[in-house]
Amino acid sequence: MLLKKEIFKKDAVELARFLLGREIQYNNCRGIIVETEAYKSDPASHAYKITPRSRIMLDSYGKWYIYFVYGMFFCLNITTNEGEPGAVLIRAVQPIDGIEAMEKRRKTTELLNLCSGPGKLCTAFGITKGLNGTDLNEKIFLRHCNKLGKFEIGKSSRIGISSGKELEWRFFVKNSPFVSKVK
DNA sequence: TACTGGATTCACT
DNA sequence: GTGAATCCAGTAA
Repeated sequence: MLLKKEIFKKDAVELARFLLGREIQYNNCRGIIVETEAYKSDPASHAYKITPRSRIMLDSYGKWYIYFVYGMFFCLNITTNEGEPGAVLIRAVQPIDGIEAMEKRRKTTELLNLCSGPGKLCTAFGITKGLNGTDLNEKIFLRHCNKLGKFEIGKSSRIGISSGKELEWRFFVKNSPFVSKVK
């Protein structure tokens, strides 16, 4: 069952937890989300200072926000809103379908290394900036899924914190070998 | 118009 | 553990 756009009219941190274990699909590739990171209006976030690029977070919820970093990688976020602009970064995915295509794009056959990072999963799925601003379930789909069964949620401090506070806004599926290797 | 640095990854030591 | 690869949004002038 597809996730409804209305669900994203909520707090980014709550949604980051909620998205774990859901299925993501683009073209013929599918995977289960195993790691997410919440971004709200704090100094480390694009939502802190709204610019033409990040305006989508202010104006919408349930839209894909995709941007380019370090000259070579894309990051996939979904916008959230409960009065305050925010987004959830999809950091890692467990591949289930379209693995051959992912291997080709990622130039590796190591299953654990296909989607275990924000840049990696965009490369594996073939997601680029062209999809920025598209609606949920327009091209990239999110579904309810129970393939993981019951799982424990781990949390840790967000990477790239600049507010000084240790915000525990990074969530992952405990014991999953598919999460990113970043500390 | 010109500079700066990043929500990363990979190859190398 | 360190540094290179590489583009473009944001900022300052």
